[in-house]
Amino acid sequence: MPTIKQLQYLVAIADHRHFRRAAEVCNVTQPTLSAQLKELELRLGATLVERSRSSVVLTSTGREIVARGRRVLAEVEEIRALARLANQPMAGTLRLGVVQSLGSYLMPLIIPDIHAREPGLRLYIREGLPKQLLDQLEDGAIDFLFFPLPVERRSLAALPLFEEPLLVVAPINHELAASRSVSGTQLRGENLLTLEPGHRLYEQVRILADEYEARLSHDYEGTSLDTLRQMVAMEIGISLMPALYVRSEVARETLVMAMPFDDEAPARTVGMVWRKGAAREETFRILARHVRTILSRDVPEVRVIEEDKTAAP
Amino acid sequence: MPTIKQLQYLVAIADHRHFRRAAEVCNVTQPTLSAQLKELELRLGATLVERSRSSVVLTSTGREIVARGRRVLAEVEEIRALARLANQPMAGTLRLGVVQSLGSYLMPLIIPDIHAREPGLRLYIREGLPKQLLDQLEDGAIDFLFFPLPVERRSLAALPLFEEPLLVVAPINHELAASRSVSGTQLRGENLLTLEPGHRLYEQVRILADEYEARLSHDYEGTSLDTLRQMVAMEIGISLMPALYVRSEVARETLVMAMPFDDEAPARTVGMVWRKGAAREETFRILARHVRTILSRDVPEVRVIEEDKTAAP
DNA sequence: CATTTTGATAGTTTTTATCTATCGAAACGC
DNA sequence: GCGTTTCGATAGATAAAAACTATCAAAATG
Repeated sequence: MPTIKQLQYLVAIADHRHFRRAAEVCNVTQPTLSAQLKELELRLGATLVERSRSSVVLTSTGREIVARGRRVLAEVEEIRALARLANQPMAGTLRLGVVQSLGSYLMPLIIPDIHAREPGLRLYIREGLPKQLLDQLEDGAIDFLFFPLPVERRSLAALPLFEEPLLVVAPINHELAASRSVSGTQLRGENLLTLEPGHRLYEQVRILADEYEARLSHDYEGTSLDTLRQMVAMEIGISLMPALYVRSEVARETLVMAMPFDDEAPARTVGMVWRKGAAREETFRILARHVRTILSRDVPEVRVIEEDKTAAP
Repeated sequence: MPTIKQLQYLVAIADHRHFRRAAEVCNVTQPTLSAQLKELELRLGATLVERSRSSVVLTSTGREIVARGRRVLAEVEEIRALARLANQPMAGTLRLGVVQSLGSYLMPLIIPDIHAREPGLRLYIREGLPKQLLDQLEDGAIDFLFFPLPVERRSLAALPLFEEPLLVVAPINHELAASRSVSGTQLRGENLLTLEPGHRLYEQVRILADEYEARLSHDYEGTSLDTLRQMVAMEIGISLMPALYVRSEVARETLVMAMPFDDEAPARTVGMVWRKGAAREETFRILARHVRTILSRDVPEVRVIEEDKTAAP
């Protein structure tokens, strides 16, 4: 198997047609270069150079190998350049995963600004179901997540970013729709629609229904937030929906109205999740700062969590 | 600077996600692989792999370097494959030079047959002036020549292939045109046209003009054999032309006639020329045998020289 | 003909790559 | 919860490779 240095020596010999000058360019002595060329010819089992006193000439095999040797050296140089670039924390490509109930509403708010601040960083975004995303993060198919917290996997670290309140969504002619905000007690006896089991949101709404003595509907379970909204519009019941979804899809809807809770609104926490020991942890922390800054400035619907706090050790 | 082995180890780690299995595949011990990966990361100044007990994961930089590493390994494998192929004497590409007064007439006679016999060999043919070709041969721009002999360059070796007689070419109504062959004495007093000085043919015809007491024309010197032929057709004089040219260009000409000399016709020797010490000498000798065989069978106009004899030591 | 220059060889030294032995830490099975 | 197994890392020793200096024979040069 040839070595990269041997290919370097061969290319230098081809360029200079002179052993001593080639050796000089490669920063070795002439006997070293001569011996390494001989070793290369031995390893390849082919004569690459015709030696003479008038001037060194490549064989036809030598010429073809020199051409490929140049490509090898160029690619090795690309590897080195890439490594130099990647040392900058905000360079390269990262794979980001987000849950379906979040991605479409959060990404448009933050991606343009992140790209403006870090043009050298490329984010490849992948949506998926919660368990699927966690599995992919753990086995390295994804680099980090925007994900509802907490996360019960010991190999993962989590950094809370913001709290996304739930809003009360009712039909336009519902008595609650006339209120600027809603207290929990006003939900008593209401028919509460929510997503089918398996979603974090379902769990949360179930708890709230118990707390406020509302009736959790089992006759009509939505498969997505959009189908929930359509059922509310048809006056089948009311629902609780995340603030970013409301801002994106409900605010301009004419058949339903979204009202915030009074103080102490129920909310879900969204954070960044990565593998403990991840090499790009610094990158993730810088990204987290950017996300907080952007949301604080542009998105009053969520409550940004400022403190830098990672779950687990 | 990374080494090829280090890139191999990295690629194996990427494929197997396990240091011990990667080491096994690379035929080294696990500590060796671990240390070499560490050394690679040191040389590149970048972390390529996240180590953990659950499973090994590449960093984003690591992934990109693995992709380029695969290309490097693929190209090195191509180099090895090329070397294996080139060990066969009749493989690869050679650059052949021929003088203008020979190439167009000799190549069509021998190339198809050579290609049939040696499909793995490619000949890149270049025409040029004699001195130019010899210079290019000496400094490696050309690999070998078909060339008139002898050649006075000590760094070159020559192998005679055939003798190409000169024929008398006269206008169709010239008295010599009625003869089946011509003796030298019949040329006495004739106006002999030939190429301008600088050509081997000029020298040869000048000597013959002296010998036969013909008049070497200085008023009309041709720049090519074609222009000579046209002047003969216009009855300006007669000329002496090489047999292969005659076969190719004169035999079907209606205004001129070509007659061979009686026994002991003047001729020029054509041979193969290469650099002394050339790596492909075996290839050249095999080619020479092919050329002799083809000409013996198909081209009675030339006298093939059978003995294997190289000029100089 | 003397001197210089070229690529090759021999012996030595330095550096690198590999080994074995063993480590600390985490995962696994009972 | 504890003993065992497995993982990647480290230390020291050894082998191999790469580099050096000194010098060679042969050819080119002046």
